Amino acid sequence: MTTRTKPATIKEIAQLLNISVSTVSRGLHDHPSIGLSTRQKIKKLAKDLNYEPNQTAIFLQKGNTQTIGVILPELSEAFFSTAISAIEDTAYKRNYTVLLAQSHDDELLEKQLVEKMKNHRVDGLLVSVGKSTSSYQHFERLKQYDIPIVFFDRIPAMQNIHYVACNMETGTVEAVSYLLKKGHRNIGMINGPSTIFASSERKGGYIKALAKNRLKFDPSLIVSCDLTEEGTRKAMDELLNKKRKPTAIVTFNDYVALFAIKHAAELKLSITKDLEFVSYANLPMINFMEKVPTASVEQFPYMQGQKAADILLDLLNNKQHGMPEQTAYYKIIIESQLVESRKSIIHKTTKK
Amino acid sequence: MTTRTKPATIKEIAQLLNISVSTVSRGLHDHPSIGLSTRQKIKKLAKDLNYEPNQTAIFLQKGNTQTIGVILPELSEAFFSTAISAIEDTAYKRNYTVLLAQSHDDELLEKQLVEKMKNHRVDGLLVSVGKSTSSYQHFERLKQYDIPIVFFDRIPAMQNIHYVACNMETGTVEAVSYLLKKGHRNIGMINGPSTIFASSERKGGYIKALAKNRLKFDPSLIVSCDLTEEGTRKAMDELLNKKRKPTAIVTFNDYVALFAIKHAAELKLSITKDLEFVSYANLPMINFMEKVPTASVEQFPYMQGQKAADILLDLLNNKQHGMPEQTAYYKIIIESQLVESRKSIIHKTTKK
DNA sequence: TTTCTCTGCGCAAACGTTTGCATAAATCTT
DNA sequence: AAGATTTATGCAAACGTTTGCGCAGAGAAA
Repeated sequence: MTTRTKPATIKEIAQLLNISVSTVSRGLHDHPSIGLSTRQKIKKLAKDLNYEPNQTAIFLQKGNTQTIGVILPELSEAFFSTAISAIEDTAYKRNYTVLLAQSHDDELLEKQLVEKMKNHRVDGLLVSVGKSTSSYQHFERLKQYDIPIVFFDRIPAMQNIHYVACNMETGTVEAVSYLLKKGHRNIGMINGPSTIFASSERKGGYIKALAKNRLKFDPSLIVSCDLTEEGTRKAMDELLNKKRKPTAIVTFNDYVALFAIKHAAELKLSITKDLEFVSYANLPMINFMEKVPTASVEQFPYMQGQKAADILLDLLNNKQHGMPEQTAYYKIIIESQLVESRKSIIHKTTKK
Repeated sequence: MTTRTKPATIKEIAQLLNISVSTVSRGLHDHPSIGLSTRQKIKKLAKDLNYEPNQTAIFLQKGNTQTIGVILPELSEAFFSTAISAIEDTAYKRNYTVLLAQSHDDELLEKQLVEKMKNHRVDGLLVSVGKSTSSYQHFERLKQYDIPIVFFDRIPAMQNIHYVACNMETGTVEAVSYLLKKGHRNIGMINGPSTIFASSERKGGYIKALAKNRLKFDPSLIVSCDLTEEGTRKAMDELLNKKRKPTAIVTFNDYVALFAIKHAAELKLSITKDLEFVSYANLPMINFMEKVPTASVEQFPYMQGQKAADILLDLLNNKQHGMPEQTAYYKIIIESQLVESRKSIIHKTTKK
């Protein structure tokens, strides 16, 4: 175990053994054309020298880096941090490495990151697009270079792409049906800004659930808000002042639910008894709220990350094995699902 | 904009222009020895061909990858996800790229990851060691290869390492002093397992604060728990049954605080009035609790990540510029700090 | 003995860059 | 006009691998 500053190379092994580099390379890979004794010598010396192949050299030679790039808006958002956790896990299992970058919802930055990933010659890309991103040529360009992209959660409005996303409509239908079954007839909804897709999905689910139960849809029971605390409070007041005062409310996400519940509590309304809440999971925050929505629409971030990574790796695998040119596109929709809140949460383990 | 499947190379440019690759390379780098007209020709064609340098080739040639590896236990833990967010941000600013991996607190996996990072020839490594990691040769080995490591938050018991960590003692002193100033004389502490370092730091701070105020230390007011909900409840019962019933409690972290507060509420104790809580921040969960500790010891995960990355990048920079061999070690201690809870939290923005 | 077929290994090109050195032409000295 | 200098370019090695092909020598088949 000598102190050396540079990692051993095949060349060195070859020199020390007085054989050629090609023999060493083949020997290390158990190529049949290398004699047993030489092979053993090679391996022994390699081990002694602590030889590890230089991946960058291999990358250059083979043309692929066994690396996938991941671009997403904010790592500190719970949804994304558990998604990246899943991505990293599945990539690791399949012997790929993850190159990470966050766009901070900045379109320009996102474009630069895509370029950077390209220059790093990632084999493929996993992307959740930024909120403000409005043009998609930077993604189109990658296609020319045969770098597959799989989008997840936040999907751009593009044709012919692979993606995995969560269908919020089913979950919403479930949520509203759940409340209907519990006897609620005036169900309010605090929705997000009408400009974003997620809002219309939720609205659609709401309407569908009513239709399914042959109930009339009262548009006034759906109010929009800007997702801030203040906006939520306003929305709550608006809802509670309707002649048809809702006895249950579906909120756009857990943040909104939190604000709304706070507001209701201040108005001395008993949560669940006077006013029941159902929300969309922005785990893990719901675990920490004292008064929680009775149920939540789960969007399975871990699964989304996992599926997206799996698809990408399959794509790469097929490419490597020279499969016929991909003409079909993966479009995986994970159905969201209503889950009732557990009464008490056991935390397996906490930090430190 | 022709449809090509392979990125353009310097070679191609050279061929098309009937000049040598070296001229092209130099031309692209504005080397003074290349004539203006050729330089312009080169750049024009490069642009037309959408040429982007192949980083992997450059890596091989230059011997450094402009990439730092990050190994940490769990991406989905809030502390780490905001730390990695900081790391990624500062790495990006300094034109480095982040290779990510999580150890899941598994020692074997951690070792493999270190190897993998080495094979990928990362220029440096940022590590927060796993809970169960007990031997550190895998880190030692990297030193032989001149790959600098900076540890953060969870520091191994090794000599001669760079690290940035948070001193929990100061924060604890502040916390206890804060409660003393508010008139509390019986201050309980629900601490973590006595085996871990963080627990003894907290205990030390507790004792110091009392000593500073010339008060006697009653060991029975400190109880350990295993950080689960059940354990916390037990600890609470234990504390509340003391003859010296505490009027304030310092909890090991926010999870424990949550459990304790829940338990106290069930016992019809008024939070803050009957029993005041101070905790250690596992943001962002505290933002979502209805009844919160009145104050929290902040450990600045973003700052820790940032500093750690900055140190590593400085180290790399010095190495590149052939600075005298590093003999001193960065040991950055960020003082934890007590922050009072805000009454109302405004969320700038939420997902989607 | 000759031809054939393995077996085991080396040569050299290739992946895409960068860079020290050599060189040719053009310009400037004196 | 001859050498000295500058300007602009090319050659080739190097980074660490992988891999197609060629080629010895050994044994087997004829």
